[in-house]
Amino acid sequence: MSITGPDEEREFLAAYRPEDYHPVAVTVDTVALTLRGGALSVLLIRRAMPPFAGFWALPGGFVRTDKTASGHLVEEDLDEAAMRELTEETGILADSHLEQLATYGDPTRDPRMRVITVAYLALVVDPPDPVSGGDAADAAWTPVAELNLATADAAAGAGARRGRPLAFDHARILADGLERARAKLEYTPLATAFLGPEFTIAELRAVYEAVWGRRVHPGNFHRKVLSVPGFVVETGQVTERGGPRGGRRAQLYRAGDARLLHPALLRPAGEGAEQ
Amino acid sequence: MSITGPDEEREFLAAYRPEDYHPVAVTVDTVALTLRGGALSVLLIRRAMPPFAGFWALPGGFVRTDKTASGHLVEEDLDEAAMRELTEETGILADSHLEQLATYGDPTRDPRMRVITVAYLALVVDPPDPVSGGDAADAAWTPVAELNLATADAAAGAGARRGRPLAFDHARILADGLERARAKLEYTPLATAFLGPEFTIAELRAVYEAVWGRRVHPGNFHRKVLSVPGFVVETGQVTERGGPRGGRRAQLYRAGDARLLHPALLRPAGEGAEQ
DNA sequence: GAAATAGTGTCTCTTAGACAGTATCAA
DNA sequence: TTGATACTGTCTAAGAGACACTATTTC
Repeated sequence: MSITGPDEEREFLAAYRPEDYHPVAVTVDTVALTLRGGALSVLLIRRAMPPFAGFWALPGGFVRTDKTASGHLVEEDLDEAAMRELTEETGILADSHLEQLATYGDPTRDPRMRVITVAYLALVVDPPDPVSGGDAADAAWTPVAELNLATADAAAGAGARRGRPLAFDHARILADGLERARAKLEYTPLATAFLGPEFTIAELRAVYEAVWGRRVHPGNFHRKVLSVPGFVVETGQVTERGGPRGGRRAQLYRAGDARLLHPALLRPAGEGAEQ
Repeated sequence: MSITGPDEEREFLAAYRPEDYHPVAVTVDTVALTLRGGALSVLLIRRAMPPFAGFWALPGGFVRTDKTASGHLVEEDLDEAAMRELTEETGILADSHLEQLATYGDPTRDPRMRVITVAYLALVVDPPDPVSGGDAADAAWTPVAELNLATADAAAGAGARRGRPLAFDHARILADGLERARAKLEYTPLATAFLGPEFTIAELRAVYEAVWGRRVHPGNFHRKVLSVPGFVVETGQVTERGGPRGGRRAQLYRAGDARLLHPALLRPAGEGAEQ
């Protein structure tokens, strides 16, 4: 019953015709987050083509698995596809952080055919305004607070921009991406991926406050960050000036080499965000 | 440039021919874990068909997206596909826990064609011996300790059973599944999914010890589990007998309704497991 | 009774969080 | 000088882990 010899295996592979099987497409969609004016913002595009033409959506598109005009077979990894689509549709580079989120495969999630999408979470440092391209009619950094995401059950079809919900199941993907970011701030140095190479403790605290949507005690936060080995390392430099309305000049830090935070910075246990 | 009207959208969808695009296949593979004789074990199958015929692998297979002989279009969600393939190939039911792990899409991971696989983690309570079926020539619960998984970098091609490495990139998927299980024991009540409806604190501790691969202090564990709200609830019953070589009879508990553990049961910080 | 297991008491060390105080800067 | 911001000191409560002790059961 089983085929075990190398010759049989070679024959089997030669006779295998991919196009006979499995009419399914694979896309990638990216939840790209950044801090703009202190507000946690997500990169959205307005779809130029059906389905959901005119709707806002996460940037993304089909993974390249097909032959090009030159007959060359394009084979890109999923991560590469996510970065390529992000740049094509918005001009934004996911240079600070990119990680896989989850895969969504509800058979009804795309009206065209069976499409499963691999979702990514990207963080971007101090990005420019996006420039729409490809299948995107528009692109914009959108404050997360402006989207009607009930913090608990955004899965239930919420996530609207200017009154219109997001395309496909993108509201749920966005909610999952936000939760991932919130959770990873607790036990990884992910917050530093929102910031440039040098930052102050107050800027780091601003990341936590924006992502968690709650105030963090400045004094305790300061002491705690410095007490976690490898989280940040002192540069010896201080900021050029104090705050705009007075205040001491702050030490500058760089991200350390810790990949996990011990001890972790736990979210306050209290309920929902305040915004 | 953009198509926004409902008529245009309908026309576009009617003209869309899925088979023109994207020769890619989607599979699901499951890391099914259980406790057998106190040892953390994973369900493996021996492949009957190329590629990797004769190799041990994770149970899994193609997601059904094609027309059957009757012309009926089978559309199953990814979770359903994972459960179906698990049962087809091994006879085992993933009835206790099933969650998505990650998706693996390296263009070279399958010699046939572009195959991306959505990996799942399943937990099974006190399972029978598997019965191989479908494309599986054999199936067996295999103690994780018997696989040569260097705890740190099993990704690098390790994960061998009886001298032979696992098929495809399944060693890496298995390593990711184990790490997911280990991490989730810390902050979720996942350990109860390894056990039947009623269990003792010692049985719960045995789960932690098997999955983490290290001894856990009985007294402190006991007090700590009871101190976490909603982790376990007392049944009022006790075990029929004490231990086989003496010992007090133990209280029986059921899983509580907590979905997160506050405070968490953190892994001891020390390096590598002991086994 | 001896050995094993269940469960509790208690001590020390560390951490979270509240609060207050000092240091330094802009206007 | 005032007010804002950076940073530090200190106190309290709670949790982690070590250790020891009591309770109950099997052999």
